[in-house]
Amino acid sequence: MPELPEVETTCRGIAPYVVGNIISNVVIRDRRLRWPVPRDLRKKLLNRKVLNLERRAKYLLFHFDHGCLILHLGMSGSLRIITGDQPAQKHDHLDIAFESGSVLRFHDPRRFGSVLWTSADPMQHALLAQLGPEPFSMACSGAYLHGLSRGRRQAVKTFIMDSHIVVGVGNIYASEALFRSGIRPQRRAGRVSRQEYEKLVQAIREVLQDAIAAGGTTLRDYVSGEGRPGYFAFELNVYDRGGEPCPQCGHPIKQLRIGQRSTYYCATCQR
DNA sequence: CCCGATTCCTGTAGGC
DNA sequence: TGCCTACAGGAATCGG
Repeated sequence: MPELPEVETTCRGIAPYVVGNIISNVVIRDRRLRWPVPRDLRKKLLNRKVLNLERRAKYLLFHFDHGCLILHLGMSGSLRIITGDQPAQKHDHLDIAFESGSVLRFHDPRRFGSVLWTSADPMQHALLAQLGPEPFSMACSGAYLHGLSRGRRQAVKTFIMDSHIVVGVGNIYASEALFRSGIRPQRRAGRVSRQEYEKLVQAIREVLQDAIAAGGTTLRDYVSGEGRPGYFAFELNVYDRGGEPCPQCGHPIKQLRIGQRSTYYCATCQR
């Protein structure tokens, strides 16, 4: 399931095959994603050059001189670079072929992903305009999170997973970051101290950075198409380890549900 | 405004 | 062995 590290890894992996290349064909096999793939997408893309590729939150932005392709991997989406003659498999919803002979193939079994087009500034698009800061940016400070959280009664885990607050913290990394910063996930966001938010921001950055580093494994496998999720090689301290001994203190890791999401923490190490 | 619940979807795992 | 249900999750949207 792609979280920010996987999207970042994907962005780096496909950029050399995409940026500066001209699109020679577009094949849409299934429009039924999170939102319908625009009917005129092929017309928009054909014979156009990708000027730049960037990640914003978990979105990939393919910039053209007349607009921008906005792509989200959802939870089961993936992008591969293949050679043009490989037959499409089930759930291969979209191909973007380049004059170089490379084909960018979008695969998404659960169809939570999205492929959209905008002719305007993509940052002003309804899906992107309200997003919070990137976790590695200066704007995402302990003071920022502390300030926004005052008066909020929701769980701190739910708070940091809200993409309007800060982007890129999915369910796995939320539990991991809270463990690393020693904060119980069910604490009310408004009752977490400024100092604790400083630690939490630091922990979010470390977790994501470590995961991006582990995602490098996927990056190397990328073109050959192993498709292994980046966090496979990533050391998870608490996520999906309910009942197992805490790696720090040995007490069993607790599991509960917060906001309909599985949550893991150590009651001894986290307060 | 705030916030929890629901919703979209399919593959997989677990229970019986 | 096979059927059925629960669960996984990003994020918009709904409802209280």
